[in-house]
Amino acid sequence: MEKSRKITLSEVAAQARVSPITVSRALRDPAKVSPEARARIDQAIRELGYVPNPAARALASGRTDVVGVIIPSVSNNVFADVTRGIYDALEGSALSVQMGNTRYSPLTEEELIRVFLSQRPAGLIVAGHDQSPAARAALIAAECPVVQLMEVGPAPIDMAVGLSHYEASRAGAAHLLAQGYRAPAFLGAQMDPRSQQRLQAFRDCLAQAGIGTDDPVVTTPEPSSVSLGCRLFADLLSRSPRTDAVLCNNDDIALGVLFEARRRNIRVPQDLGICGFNDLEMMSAAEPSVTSVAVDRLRMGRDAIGLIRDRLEGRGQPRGYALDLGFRLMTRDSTRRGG
Amino acid sequence: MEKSRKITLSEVAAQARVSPITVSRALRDPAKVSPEARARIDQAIRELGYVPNPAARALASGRTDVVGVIIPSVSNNVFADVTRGIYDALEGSALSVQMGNTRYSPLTEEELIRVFLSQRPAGLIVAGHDQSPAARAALIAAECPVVQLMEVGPAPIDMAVGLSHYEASRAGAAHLLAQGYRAPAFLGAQMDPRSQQRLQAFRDCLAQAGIGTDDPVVTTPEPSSVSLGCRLFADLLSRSPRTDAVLCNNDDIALGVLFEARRRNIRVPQDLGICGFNDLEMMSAAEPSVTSVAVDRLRMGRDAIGLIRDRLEGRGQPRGYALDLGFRLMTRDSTRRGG
DNA sequence: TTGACGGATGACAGCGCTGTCATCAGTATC
DNA sequence: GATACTGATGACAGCGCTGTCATCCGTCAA
Repeated sequence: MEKSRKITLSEVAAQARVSPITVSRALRDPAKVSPEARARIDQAIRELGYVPNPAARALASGRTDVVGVIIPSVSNNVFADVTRGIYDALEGSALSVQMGNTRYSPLTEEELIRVFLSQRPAGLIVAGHDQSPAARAALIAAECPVVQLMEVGPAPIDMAVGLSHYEASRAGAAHLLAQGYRAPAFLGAQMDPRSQQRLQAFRDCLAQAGIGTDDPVVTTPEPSSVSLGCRLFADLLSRSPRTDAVLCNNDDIALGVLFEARRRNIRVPQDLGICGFNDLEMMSAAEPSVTSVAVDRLRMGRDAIGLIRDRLEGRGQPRGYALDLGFRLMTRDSTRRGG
Repeated sequence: MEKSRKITLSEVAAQARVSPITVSRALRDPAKVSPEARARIDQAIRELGYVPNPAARALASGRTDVVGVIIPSVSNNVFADVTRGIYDALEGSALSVQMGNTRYSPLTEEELIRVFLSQRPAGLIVAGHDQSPAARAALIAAECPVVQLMEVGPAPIDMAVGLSHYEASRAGAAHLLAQGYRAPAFLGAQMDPRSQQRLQAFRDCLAQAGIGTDDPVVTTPEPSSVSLGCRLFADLLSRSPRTDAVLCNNDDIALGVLFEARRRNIRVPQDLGICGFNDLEMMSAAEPSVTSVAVDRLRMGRDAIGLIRDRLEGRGQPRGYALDLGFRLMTRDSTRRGG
């Protein structure tokens, strides 16, 4: 087995009869190199199979082409879609991504931000607005573009892409009331800050409608799942048997409720209205189809990268820019109770 | 805003009153440094907030602590779980992961393998056994551990973790026949090599059982989704109205079939048996619960990293090692037709 | 014709760390 | 008491690339 030796920039330069620095420029800013030299260099690169060494580049230039992405959990459905958006938008650029998992721990998040920043990333994407003070300070001092993802808040550290979870949830709750449901409950798993806002909106909406508040809310620290939705709904029924609708903190739970209702011969939407959150693809395919608050997760990831790329290319948004992607209430059969 | 200057190894060394090289050793191999020196170094690191520069380390040592993971799609449910397993297993190690997305293109895969290998990764994980000859050659020549993930095949390039998709699918098909279904069909989306094997097992199983082969198979190049499951099932019924069971290439499709059957008042399991593949969490929560071939995706990811770490620590498996994780047929209500 | 200017290219040093070899004290062996 | 060996530490060079400054040539206005 012929051990293929590492090809360096200098070897490409020798073959193309130019100096190494010219090859370097041809790679990073082709406009600065004459077309003839460029052609010879390109050919040499192809012939030798040259691949640049990112470590050397990072060391010499003091920056990397890595975008750090710090999210609570890679496996969560919602983040999976956001991640896909990020990868989509990175396609064809020289940037790559490095994922960090906070596992919902502020300390881990702080440490990750510190480590990522120490590598002088091209940009940083963090989930939410609820960083610890130390983390926040580090992000403010960061020299790279920073995007806070998932929600828009009053004071972005740098830029933000997301939506108002309060408003989105409120729309769901209002819809249930508008459909004539009079005893709606809230079901949620692991309550991150965005979930808290959604719960708050639910409570406010009920209070405003003057609906007696025995606070029909069931949550748990467990991570979300469809089975959990079944269990939470069972819990809810034993506590508040008169419940006639549920606002679910996410679609997994909503689907669990749908299945559990069927098991118990509770008719949806007549006896029970179900509204989910996120609008996963399966909600429209379900029988009955399930109302959900649609959030464009793919676009959220894409736009985050877009903002970073724009900034890197000099034509970016100013500090404090917040991009509100909004939401859409997808009204479906699970809350269609007729007049 | 005080611009926090970059702390280097030398500054830590100065503060700890040792030479830089000793600090370097203390970080990489603490046993080689006296306890006193180590203590001073640790304190200096903490006081200064030193974070090593991975680019400099990579450049100097000629290797990185990055495990390359090359999979067809990050967003696919199955890979999302595998990915989580990978991140889980990486926790607490110095390794990090770099994802590459082939988007099911062999050329992209080849290029990714080339680029990843040129960075001298700590290890490489690739999905499947169907690399192009050039990609295969590159992997054979690789100096790092290589794990082929998802399936076990006859001749691993280096190591492999997965299962026999043929056997797994065959178990599902056999189960349908054993339950007395006599006109089973196969439903699949985007057919990757593993899906092809599953389809082959289905066909072989039917042929062996002497079931007349009007080849009730519906597939499509579209990526999988629940709605797609609905559509494929509708297609199937118009082509082969006598179908009494479906073996689905994955659980999304199975769920779509379940919903579509309900819409059409087809009774499950009496008039239609449904068997999925992967055993996503929701299958057990569905009503009726859905039979599926369970694959331990989390463990697959974890074990892949485990193999790489073992190898890096010198106590690894030899070339050619294949770890068969097997599968479990989860028999549930969707195929429980009674006697 | 002269000087100024811009485009293309190159020389040099150094980014922060580690591999290799050298050094040196302290202990074990004969 | 000389030799070999071990463990802890250090000096030095260099990994492959880029930032900075310098150089060279041709073009253009005066």
